[in-house]
Amino acid sequence: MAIVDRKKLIIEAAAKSFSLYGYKATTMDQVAKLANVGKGTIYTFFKTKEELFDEIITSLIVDIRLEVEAAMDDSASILENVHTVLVRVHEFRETHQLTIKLIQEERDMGTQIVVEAMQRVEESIVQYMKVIIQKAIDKGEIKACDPEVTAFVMLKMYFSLVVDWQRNHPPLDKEEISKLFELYLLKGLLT
Amino acid sequence: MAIVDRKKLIIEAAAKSFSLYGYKATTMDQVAKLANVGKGTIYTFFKTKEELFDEIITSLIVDIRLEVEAAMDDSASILENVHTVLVRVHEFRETHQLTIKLIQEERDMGTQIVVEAMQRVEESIVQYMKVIIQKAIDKGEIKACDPEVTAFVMLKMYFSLVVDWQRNHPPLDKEEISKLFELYLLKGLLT
DNA sequence: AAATTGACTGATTTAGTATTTCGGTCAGTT
DNA sequence: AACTGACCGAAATACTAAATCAGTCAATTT
Repeated sequence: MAIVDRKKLIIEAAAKSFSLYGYKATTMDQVAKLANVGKGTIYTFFKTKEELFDEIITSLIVDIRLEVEAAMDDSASILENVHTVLVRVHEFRETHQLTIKLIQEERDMGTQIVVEAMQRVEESIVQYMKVIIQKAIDKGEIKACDPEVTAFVMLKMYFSLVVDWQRNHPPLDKEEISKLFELYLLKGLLT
Repeated sequence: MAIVDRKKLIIEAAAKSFSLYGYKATTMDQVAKLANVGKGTIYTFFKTKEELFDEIITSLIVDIRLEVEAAMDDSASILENVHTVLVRVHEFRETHQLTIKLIQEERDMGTQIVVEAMQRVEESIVQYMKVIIQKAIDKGEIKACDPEVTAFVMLKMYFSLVVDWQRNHPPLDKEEISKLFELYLLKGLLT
């Protein structure tokens, strides 16, 4: 189209600004300037700053999902697929500027809107894993269980091992984490 | 003894004040007044406010341990004992004024000293569970595994289920949590 | 007339600073 | 020798003036 797609410009500017400065430190004037757009124009597309932010988070969720889907292998085992999802999600979190900044803002300032956004991201990952787990149940690969609780527990366990454990202990490498996952969740501890 | 045990008075006053007001809002003047003691006297027993606090936390750890030990049953299975420990710890956290207050202060204000104290409490629980798990391994009840990582994972999983899960879902009752524990950690998901 | 703009507004944040509080000390008291 | 509480400087807090910001809307552009 001949005329510029202002909405797209705004979204790109907002994504950039949220990535660089986080939610709080991003101003609507800043976004307008970055987008080469009058501030009022933003408000023709988004009712509030929070709504604009939610749009960015929604596309972040899509990005994570695409990233994860690309690595999925339908012929692989449940262990492999679940582990792949978790590794990819973790890598994404550690490499993408926006997530890095938001995790930081959540930790250091506890910005409510950011806390909620990160919960939404987490919830979306759980929902995605839920589907994988349901498939594994249907295929008879794993026992019948609540797929949502299971996905939730897997995510929490993974992040416990890669994030919390490393606060007081030498980090576990990918191989070890995969082994632990297999032992605890799949094979079980019982002899 | 004829003379009052001032150290004991101070410790009791401090425990009371930390329970009522948390770490930050407790002042040394306050503790001195509660203990009916000159402020200087506190400093003959404790070098700093933090050292006094650490003493209280140390005895909190002992209290939790006693509480938990009372419920242990050497003839019971690993599942029963581990679950008992976790339930007791959780109940303790929810009913004792000091832990309630400190969890609140950690969450709402992020007081560094309180964060560190709670980590010490958690670490002590892990160490205690580690012993139980080592026994279970020795008895051949469960597979060989790193007892510390295992204890850590169990604690994290339990609190994920009873604390984090309930933020967005209807709470799981004790029975369900016990079942989930058994399924995920002991029996394993594999068919 | 539809789309866009940026000056404007009032509520909120921040910066600056005066005041109070608090952890820790130590000279004096018991 | 044990204990005390007035005292100190650093740190937190309360206060307030100034700046900032989300959101609006009358004026301008297309």
